[in-house]
Amino acid sequence: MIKLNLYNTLQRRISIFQPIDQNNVRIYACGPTVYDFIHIGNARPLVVFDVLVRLLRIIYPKVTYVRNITDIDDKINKRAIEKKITISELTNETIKNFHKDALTLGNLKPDFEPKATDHISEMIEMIQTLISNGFAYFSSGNVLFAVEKYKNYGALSGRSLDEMISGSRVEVADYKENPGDFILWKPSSENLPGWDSPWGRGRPGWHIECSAMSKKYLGSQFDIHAGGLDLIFPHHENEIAQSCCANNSDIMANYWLHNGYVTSDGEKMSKSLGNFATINNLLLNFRGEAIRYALMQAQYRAPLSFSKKSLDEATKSLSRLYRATEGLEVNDGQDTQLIYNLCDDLNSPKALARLHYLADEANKGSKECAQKLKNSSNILGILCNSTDEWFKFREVNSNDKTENATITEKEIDELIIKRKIAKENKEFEKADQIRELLLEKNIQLEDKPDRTVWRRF
RNA sequence: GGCCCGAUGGCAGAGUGGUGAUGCAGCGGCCUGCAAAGCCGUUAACAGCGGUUCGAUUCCGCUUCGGGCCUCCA
Repeated sequence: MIKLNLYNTLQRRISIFQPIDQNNVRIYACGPTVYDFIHIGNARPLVVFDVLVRLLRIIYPKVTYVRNITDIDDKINKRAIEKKITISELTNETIKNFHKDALTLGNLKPDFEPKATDHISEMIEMIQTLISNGFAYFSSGNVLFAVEKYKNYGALSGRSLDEMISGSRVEVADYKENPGDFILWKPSSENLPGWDSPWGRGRPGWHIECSAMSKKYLGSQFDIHAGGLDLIFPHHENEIAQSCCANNSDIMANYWLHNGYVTSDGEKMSKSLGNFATINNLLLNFRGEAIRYALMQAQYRAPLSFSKKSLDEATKSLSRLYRATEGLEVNDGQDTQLIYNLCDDLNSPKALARLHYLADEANKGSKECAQKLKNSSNILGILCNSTDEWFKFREVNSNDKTENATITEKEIDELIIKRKIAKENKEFEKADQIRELLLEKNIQLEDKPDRTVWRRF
């Protein structure tokens, strides 16, 4: 059995991954809150944990991957009012866009994709358990979790309750017994979405959904819980508190994985700063696969500098890999070294370097390395298309670059034949004119020993 | 204010107590009618100052700079 080393936020160190059940590895990743297009920062966990799931599936016979959708949230309510549409119109539209983006980035579908609004009863049940076990209390219409009642509160984020209080920059609501207490259930006015509950018509707090849904689909204890660095506190800390107290358990998940931020000019990319690029927008000019490649260029815990330039480089790198695997279909033989590289805490840069080594060998004539390259790239979710598809198609919506390049394949082929004849007649000026003409339409010609191929770029 | 992380060549980004990461860019050559692609070769880095060591980019300390969390966030 291959050893997978993973950094666990809970222990602040790397350790060998040991599943609870070798025959069913269970992983939960926090998915999007659906009120807007996802941006490149949201896409990072999507891609890196997709790679993790692919890797786990190589090592273990079965992996259950759950990624939720948060479709009840105050940001959603606010946005729906701003856009003068209903909440379900907003969430349905956003989910549709999210699925399209996730697919274009080459992600596998999770085994379960539960929505918060479909699990209100599970949340209410869990909150009731927390109240009856003395971990939660009712105050001014709200149900709150009493952090003091959970002895391990702060273990994940590495902070004590005292530190949190002394460092607090937030006004403390007067209905809280302890400043750190957080909401499990809150009342809804008539114009806001709400469900009947023992505490009146209301809606869940932010964290309870993940506790309820992970329990339903993965059990009260599972292997891996993943998400972005910014979810460590308070989201994951609170999830652990709720789940452990409701399930009378010491652990919620054994391994807590957190990806680093995507940065722009050295700063964290975030919605509040407004310095983000949506995937939807980037796809106007770049391929989804190139975005995916760019997201794997840094190890997942390190910050990742993102720029248009990094996407250009990713595109070039992918072109190189695609050239080296022209005409090959995926089969079984994967590269062991690449798997080892990934098993080193998902060291994707090391894995990509290995791909380029294989491409080198392939270009020097190694059929074996070319085949390994094709097969192994799939672990990273890249090189899944044919070389022809990569060079000839772009999954773009609308794009100046493409519109300018409007030329049919038939026209290109005809021009290639004309150029061939010109070359045979030593009319090189004419031949070069054809090449220039195509270049203006973003078509690059490559003369091979026996034929001429074209690439769109 | 409390806590935490980082600093590698032009850019991105691995790694290591004593040889070349890798990609993109650059330079020289081969190939080509010329290109493109490919191949061969090549330039170039470990923030600063101390310490440990035969030897430190790598370990330790300090300084400077940058970033993050403590509030919605991936």
